[in-house]
Amino acid sequence: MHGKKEQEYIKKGPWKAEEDEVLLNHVKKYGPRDWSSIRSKGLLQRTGKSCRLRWVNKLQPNLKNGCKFSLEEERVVIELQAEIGNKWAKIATYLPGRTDNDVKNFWSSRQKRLARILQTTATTSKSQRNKAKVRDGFTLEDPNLSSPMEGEASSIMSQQSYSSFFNQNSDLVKMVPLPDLIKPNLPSCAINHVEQEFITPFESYKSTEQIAFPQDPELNTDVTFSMGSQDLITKIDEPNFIDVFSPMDASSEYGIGLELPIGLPFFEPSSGGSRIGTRDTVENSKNCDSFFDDFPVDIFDEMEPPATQSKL
DNA sequence: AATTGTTTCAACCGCCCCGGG
DNA sequence: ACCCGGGGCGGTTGAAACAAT
Repeated sequence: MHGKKEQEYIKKGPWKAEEDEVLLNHVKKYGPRDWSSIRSKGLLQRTGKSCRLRWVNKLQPNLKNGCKFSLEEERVVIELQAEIGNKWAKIATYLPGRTDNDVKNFWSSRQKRLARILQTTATTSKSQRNKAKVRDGFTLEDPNLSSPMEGEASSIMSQQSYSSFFNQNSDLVKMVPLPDLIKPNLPSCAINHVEQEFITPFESYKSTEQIAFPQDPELNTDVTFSMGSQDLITKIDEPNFIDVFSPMDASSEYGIGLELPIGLPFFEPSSGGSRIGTRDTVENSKNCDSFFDDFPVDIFDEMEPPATQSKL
């Protein structure tokens, strides 16, 4: 490749270590800006956009690369997503070391996982709908419920039910006060987690404290997190999740482990503007059963099947 | 061990906004 | 007022890694 063609050539795909080095040198000299000059100077055959993306997502210091989202990070994402939608860059500002891409990827993989499990469970419940009362996507009489996988699926499905509602029926959800989903008698192991410090754009705080984010003009609301509670959806991912919330767990009302994850957002219709929070600040909560009783069971039939990748 | 299915995540694409000319 | 390029952002893709059979 020579002359003009060489100038026009734009390299794509994975970055090589040498390219990273060039990019880092540029940032050292000029700071994280003037991305397009990297190409115009002939330093790299990458677009300015590509250079910026590489820096932001992989090369800038203090990134938590290759590190799974902590429970608290997951909670922040879930609650903020419910509040402000898919504003990944905005949400990422609340998560030190995470980029918008990280948040986006976390969310989409979580959505896919939940959708898949929901579909599986919903299919099962549909076939048995007439046999027994459908509760939370499965039949109470279903002998399979005692199996770990069914218990897991059921728990996750509950989370998905709410997520889907937010995504697909956001207008409806805003009008309907959601029940508080938090079981008051969670096993201590689910509550006492490793204390982790976060640095928000505004302040640092301890995860076990009640966090009051300052008024955000864009959100037009106080964003309050109760970090003392736990987002159990993340527990589901843990190998010992079923052990923690086993069918024999006395705290389990239906013998399937925890019915619903906690930390899901709720909206108080009379609070003057939306506000997210947890059981800590809510009275008169409904349990998950009454919530699902409020909706036709067919609601899950409308769920889109999970995006399956067919690549062969 | 081989195959198939699933998940993760880096990177691209297109759209939009903004500022300079 | 308009155009253009740079940069920011959300959505999407697809290769690689991982898990299940």
